[in-house]
Amino acid sequence: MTNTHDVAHPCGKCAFYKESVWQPVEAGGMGVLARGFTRKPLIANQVVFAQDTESQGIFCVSAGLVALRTHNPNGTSTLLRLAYPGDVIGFRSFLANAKHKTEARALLPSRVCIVAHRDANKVVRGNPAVLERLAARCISEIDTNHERIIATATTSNKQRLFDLLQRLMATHGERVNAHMRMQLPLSRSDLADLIGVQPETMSRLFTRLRHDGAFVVSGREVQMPVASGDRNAG
Amino acid sequence: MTNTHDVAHPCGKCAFYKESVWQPVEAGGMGVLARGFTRKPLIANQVVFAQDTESQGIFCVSAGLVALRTHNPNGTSTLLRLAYPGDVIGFRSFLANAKHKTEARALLPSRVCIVAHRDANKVVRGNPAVLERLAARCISEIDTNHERIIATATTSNKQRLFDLLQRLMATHGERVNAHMRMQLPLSRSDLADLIGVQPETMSRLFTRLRHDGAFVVSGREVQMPVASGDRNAG
DNA sequence: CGTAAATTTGAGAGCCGTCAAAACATGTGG
DNA sequence: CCACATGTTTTGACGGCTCTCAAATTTACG
Repeated sequence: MTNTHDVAHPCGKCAFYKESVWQPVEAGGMGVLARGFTRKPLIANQVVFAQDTESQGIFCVSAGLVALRTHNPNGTSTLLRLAYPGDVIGFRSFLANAKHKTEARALLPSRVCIVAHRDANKVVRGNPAVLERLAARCISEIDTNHERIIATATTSNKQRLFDLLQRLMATHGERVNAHMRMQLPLSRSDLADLIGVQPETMSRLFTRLRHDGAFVVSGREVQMPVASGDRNAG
Repeated sequence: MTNTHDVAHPCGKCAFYKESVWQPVEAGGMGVLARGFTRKPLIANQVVFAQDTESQGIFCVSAGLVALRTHNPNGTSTLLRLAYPGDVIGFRSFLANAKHKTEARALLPSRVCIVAHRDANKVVRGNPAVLERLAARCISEIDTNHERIIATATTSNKQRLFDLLQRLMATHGERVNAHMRMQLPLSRSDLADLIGVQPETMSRLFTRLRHDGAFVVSGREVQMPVASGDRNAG
């Protein structure tokens, strides 16, 4: 039998503990939380959950990078979100008690922490503060989606790719002299699915950005001048 | 002093009572809920809440049609959502305790029910079931946004306009012989903001749809054959 | 080294943005 | 009822971008 009164918080040593949706769980629910908790390492390309499968619980990315993608009926796919450490995924299906509408797949070697569905349910029902934090994640997802809808409607594909590469560089890049350099975590095809164009167009967008002098690109290696953050892709 | 034990539920007679986010409120919280409750009629074009203003509470559309729009820095605007009776709006700013990122404006003569911020807060904190229902609305908003992002990425503007007109017809149209007929609740300009194109392009999209025989259009009056629901705009 | 997969390049057609002007609708005052 | 002013919608012209299909090239990896 598990001793509930001296179980350590399973997220206690995580760098994102303070912001964790599970942080508000106290002694009473800790046993259940600890029982449902799993840590799972992922190799690049490994699927975390597949589209149209039942929710296994709530996932939290603790290392690496996970892509959320929907496979469309017509064979195409759309990248809806990149999930970084600290991000919670799979909460939509969990809260709606429905099947996943997206597939989650690691783009880099990663790790996720999982709280199994049954236990997550118990913890959430016993602890409104957890539900509040989940709601906050929903709101943040809504904000991100709105930004994307607005960006798609108001800025050019080239500009949006420029902005995306900037953000990726801020996360994945390292400074080398007067340049930032990164290894792109996404294929051209995934970038196309993220911007919403065909792969051929993505290739041409790269050509144009390179021609503008915004980037030096070779395969997945990308360099940009440090100061170019405020430049406009036209 | 208000008598809390015999106050009727303010949404009790609403057609959407069962699905109301306030439905779970019981005797204990009813006094607070009733105190914060207001019903407000709106004339066409009236603003419910303005962008960048503080949350006044949680709004529920009880009649008419309300558009949620963001005014972009560059002077353009984007229509993010059409809210119909039963829909809850303003919950993003409420839950995030932040300013509205969108403007809500009635497109038709409408009515909203408002639970003032302070009282809504008390009710939500005292009643996790309400928070659960709010979370469900968040999820539904996320689903809608995902659908829109996917549609934008995978289907043509013409097809999306076709689909939109179909949906509007289902809601606002009435059958006349073998046709459906409606009065469009949106200007060409608003339609453009919803599909994400320029007004000139919207006009040309109408020309093309009319030319295809999908619709008969004259100003805001639109007719379509009853059976055309399953047709494809090519 | 060779095969499969990913990426780039080419050509052509169609769609959209922009600017400008015309047509149409709406409301006001005479 | 007309004349007029204002705001909305449509049309025209043109350049630029994206899609599609096809082929060439490069990269990844056994």
